Amino acid sequence: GPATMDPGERRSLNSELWHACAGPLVSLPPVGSRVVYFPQGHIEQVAASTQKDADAHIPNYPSLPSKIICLLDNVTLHADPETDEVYAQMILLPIQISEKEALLSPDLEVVNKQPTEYFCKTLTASDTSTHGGFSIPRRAAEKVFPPLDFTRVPPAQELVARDLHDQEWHFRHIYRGQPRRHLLTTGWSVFVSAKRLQAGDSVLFIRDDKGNLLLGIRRANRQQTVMPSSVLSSDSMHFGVLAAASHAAATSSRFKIFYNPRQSPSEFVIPLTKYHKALYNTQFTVGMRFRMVFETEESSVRRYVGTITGLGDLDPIRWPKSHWRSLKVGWDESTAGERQHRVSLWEIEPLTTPFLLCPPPLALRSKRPRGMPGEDDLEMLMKKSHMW
Amino acid sequence: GPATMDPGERRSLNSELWHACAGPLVSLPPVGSRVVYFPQGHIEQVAASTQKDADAHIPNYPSLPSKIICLLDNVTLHADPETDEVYAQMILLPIQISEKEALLSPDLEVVNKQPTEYFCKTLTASDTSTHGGFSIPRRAAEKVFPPLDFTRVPPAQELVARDLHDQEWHFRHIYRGQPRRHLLTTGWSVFVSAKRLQAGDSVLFIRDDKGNLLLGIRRANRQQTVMPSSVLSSDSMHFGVLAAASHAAATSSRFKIFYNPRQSPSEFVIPLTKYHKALYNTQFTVGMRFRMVFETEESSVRRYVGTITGLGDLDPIRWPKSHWRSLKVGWDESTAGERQHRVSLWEIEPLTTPFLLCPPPLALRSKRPRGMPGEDDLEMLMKKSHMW
DNA sequence: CTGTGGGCAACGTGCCGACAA
DNA sequence: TTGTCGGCACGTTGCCCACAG
Repeated sequence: GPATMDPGERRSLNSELWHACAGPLVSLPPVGSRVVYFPQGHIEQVAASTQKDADAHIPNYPSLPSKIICLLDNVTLHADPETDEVYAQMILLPIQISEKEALLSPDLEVVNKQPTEYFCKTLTASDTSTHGGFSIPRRAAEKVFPPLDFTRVPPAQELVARDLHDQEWHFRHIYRGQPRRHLLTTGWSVFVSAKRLQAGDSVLFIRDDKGNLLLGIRRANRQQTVMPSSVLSSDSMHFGVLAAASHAAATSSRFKIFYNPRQSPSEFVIPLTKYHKALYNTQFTVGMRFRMVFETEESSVRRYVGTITGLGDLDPIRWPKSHWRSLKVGWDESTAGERQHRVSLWEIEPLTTPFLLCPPPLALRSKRPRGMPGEDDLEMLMKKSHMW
Repeated sequence: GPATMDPGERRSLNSELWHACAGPLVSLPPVGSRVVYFPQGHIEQVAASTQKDADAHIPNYPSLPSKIICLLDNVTLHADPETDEVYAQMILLPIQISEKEALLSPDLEVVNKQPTEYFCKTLTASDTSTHGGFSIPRRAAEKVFPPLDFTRVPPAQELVARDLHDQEWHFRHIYRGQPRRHLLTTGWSVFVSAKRLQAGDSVLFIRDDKGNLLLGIRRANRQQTVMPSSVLSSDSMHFGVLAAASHAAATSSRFKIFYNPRQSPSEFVIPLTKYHKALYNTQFTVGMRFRMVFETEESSVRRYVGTITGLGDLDPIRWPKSHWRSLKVGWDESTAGERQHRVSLWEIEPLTTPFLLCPPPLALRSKRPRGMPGEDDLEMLMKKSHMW
């Protein structure tokens, strides 16, 4: 059952677990680095969180640019105490910086480190029913759980895992059945009902450096944990985003934003280096082919290929000459109906390099299901070429 | 069990039920009337909802006055789908109106009409335990439930009641036990767990004009349904309130606010007539005695007596000469620790009339527990004198 | 008049291996 | 290898009245 919990939840949570819950696509710029903040993207997130249309009748602030270069003063990781939805709190300090300065002293880009000793399983109907326990994939159990004492019959142990709120959960881990399998029995249903998990949601376990077990959840995309927000009207929130950023920019003072990786359609705080690379190292033209990373239903990554069909402002009136979603795109696969029809420069990987015509040697490829090409290796090469 | 539910919940809910859930103190100005909107009060509500301090470092908008006179363009009643917490959405249109105009054509004040055929019971430990059902006070059952057929043994019927979301709940109503009593058995526990009711929360039943049963809940004051709001920072919300009001006032356009009666420390949209009456019909001086209405733990009303100890701005820097909480007060009863130390003019009833020295004749008093004076009658007389 | 608790039956929860995908 | 099911034991839920405040 549940145990202690950090009251107030002020400090940052376990980073490894947070990133595992956030998913493989989410990476946060390092504290102290320069970033670009896009008010449009922020408003998109707020609109997504409140399920309201963003294109209201609200005028833009005359002096507020479509991008604000900031120093990322602080980042803390959090999780909603009700839903365990992960989010990050960022303190941004608007700064004046010349293009030259920025290009001469690029920030380090930090890639998202998914934990190594971890597994993530999408729950089946049997896993979430009251009739039984949780069936652990064999590989997963062997990788992250402490080894069982197989001299005992049946082999079993008690597992203790801590969630994002530092709450303890106890499970009986047993290896039984015909054929044999790993199961979580006692304690599992308490966890399922406490977290209100349903079939389709995912659970993940991590073994950290010290051998402690951590666990987290990733809810299925469908159930958007939307709160109708009877606190502030969506218009007022819209105003709030603009006014807070405008005030901070005008007075060179810090402002605070929340980034909800699993709610937001796109990241709206981008490393300055990444932004500049995308902007200056590539010529974006209509007809250009590109790839873009998405998270699949099964919590892994998948790249989709598309073509740039247009260039231009998403909102020419209020946000002229903004780089936010300035590319109109089409997708190769017809099942791409729900994918964005507008993306931003830094989200895509151009496909203009000769590597496409000359795939890497087989020796460099890792094993892959369904005969897809060795995408990760290809990506590494792409990145290199892109860097330069 | 649950049945149909209004998707989107756009339209206004049943007014009678909403007011019953909101409590006896809550009254809403009529649509079309003139009201005074106090940004400070709005900010207080937002701060209470997010459990953050309101006195941040945020500057006031230079052109934003502490009160904005508006036409109440529309009011719709709502309830949080998760918690059933009631709230009202108001559309306000800032208007220019001279003092003279306002005084010459006063709006009708509408008092809150609590339903007549209704009862409200605070749940006991037995009511909420899984061991049994719900014990209905005899008077209550006889007043609002359809009469039982006492020729049957035991007398029993099925009740169907609709909640704020138009969801149906079915209960078995039976009259049994030794001595006999009214009980809700089958269906009751489903309701308790679905609404997550605890001992101390209240449940209320209404029979409307057409004989339909309605039911609602009032949660105990202690469990503040606070959401940490990972959507917008409290600073941004603060900005949002100010910017939305400021923009609406500057452009004479409508803006939308939410009023959460059970979250907000005080009403911040006041009928213009009520505001003027309080402002012009009374001289507020230090030492003046007054009474003020509060809701008791048992969901009834109670008046407390206090003394004005000071007059002056709550926030002289950002909101100079504001009437919002401009009165510093002390309370007669020592148990008044948690009551506000600052109130606004329109919240109190002055005790300066001769009626205090000359209580109304006993014949006019209604029966009252614990020998308290006949407050309601007194209040009626007070109001009359106040009107004039 | 109504809150709590003992008694008891019905139901749901949860552990097990069997089977099959 | 692992998702679902039938079987079964046991704990909880929920209806009844007795009793007392």
